Amino acid sequence: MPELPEVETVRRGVSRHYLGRKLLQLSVFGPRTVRRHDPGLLGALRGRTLCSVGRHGKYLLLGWDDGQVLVAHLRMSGQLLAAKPSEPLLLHTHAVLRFSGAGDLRFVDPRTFGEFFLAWTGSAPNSAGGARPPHGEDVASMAAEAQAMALPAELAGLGPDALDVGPAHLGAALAGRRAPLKALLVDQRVLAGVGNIYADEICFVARLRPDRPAGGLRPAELRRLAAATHSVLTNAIAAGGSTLSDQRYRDVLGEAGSYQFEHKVYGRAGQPCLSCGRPIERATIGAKSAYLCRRCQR
DNA sequence: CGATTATCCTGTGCGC
DNA sequence: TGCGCACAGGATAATC
Repeated sequence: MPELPEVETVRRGVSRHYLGRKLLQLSVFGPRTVRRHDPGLLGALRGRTLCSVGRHGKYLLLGWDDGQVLVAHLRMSGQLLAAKPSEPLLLHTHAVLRFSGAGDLRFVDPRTFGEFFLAWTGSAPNSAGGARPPHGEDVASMAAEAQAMALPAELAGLGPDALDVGPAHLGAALAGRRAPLKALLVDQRVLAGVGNIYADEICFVARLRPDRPAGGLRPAELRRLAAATHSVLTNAIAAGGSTLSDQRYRDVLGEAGSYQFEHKVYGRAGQPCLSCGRPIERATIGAKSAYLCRRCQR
């Protein structure tokens, strides 16, 4: 559920509330939260200052003043929530980051698919300890802030962030592929950040059927796909992401997003297409549900 | 090699 | 009202 727009909204909340703060204590509960390496390694973060909050695709990159990077992925049901240290832990709280002067940032994840791991960018941190780097409020500067950090080696297999891809990259990445278009849109090695919900929305806006063989798109269709990818994700970020009926996604302050009210196809099986009125169909592509309008999308 | 399927989990909502 | 079960889908490993 958290896809690029939700992770970006969380990133902005973490940056706004914890950037420049010193980590007093980091607690991890349960064996699944840190599973790529010895969980004890996270102890090295105690006393460090958070000096950057980046994102690549659905990964959050918390950069510290010694060059370490705490990589976080929310997967299906993970939440990062602000809390006062005095508040009781919610059920399924797997990690607590306690900051000086900013309270807790808590990782809550019922399904335990989410994970943290410690990485090293190999490059110097982009701001020295403690000083809050100025960051603007406009979309462009926030996007730049998200991408400012070098990518850890563990994430080298990811494609470019979905906000950065254009027709040229899509054309090269999709050429010769027989798999359905939607299967490649959600493949993080092709582009990073798009998941099941936004892939359907992007295909609708691009007027492309999600089951089209990906390699068969014409140049004009690739341009529509690139434009739709950018516009759907940008609009979703502006709306604070999508909070579905399961309420699984919330931002750092616990607020719901509103982009679910702008969904054109996802979850709308049987309801009229907002463009032509024909009922939205539900199909299965790559073992996942897909929603589409068979008349508007070709 | 590329494409498909199973797996990890829990909460939810459905049918009976 | 309650029980069992299919389903949700992000990433990765295994398999076709």
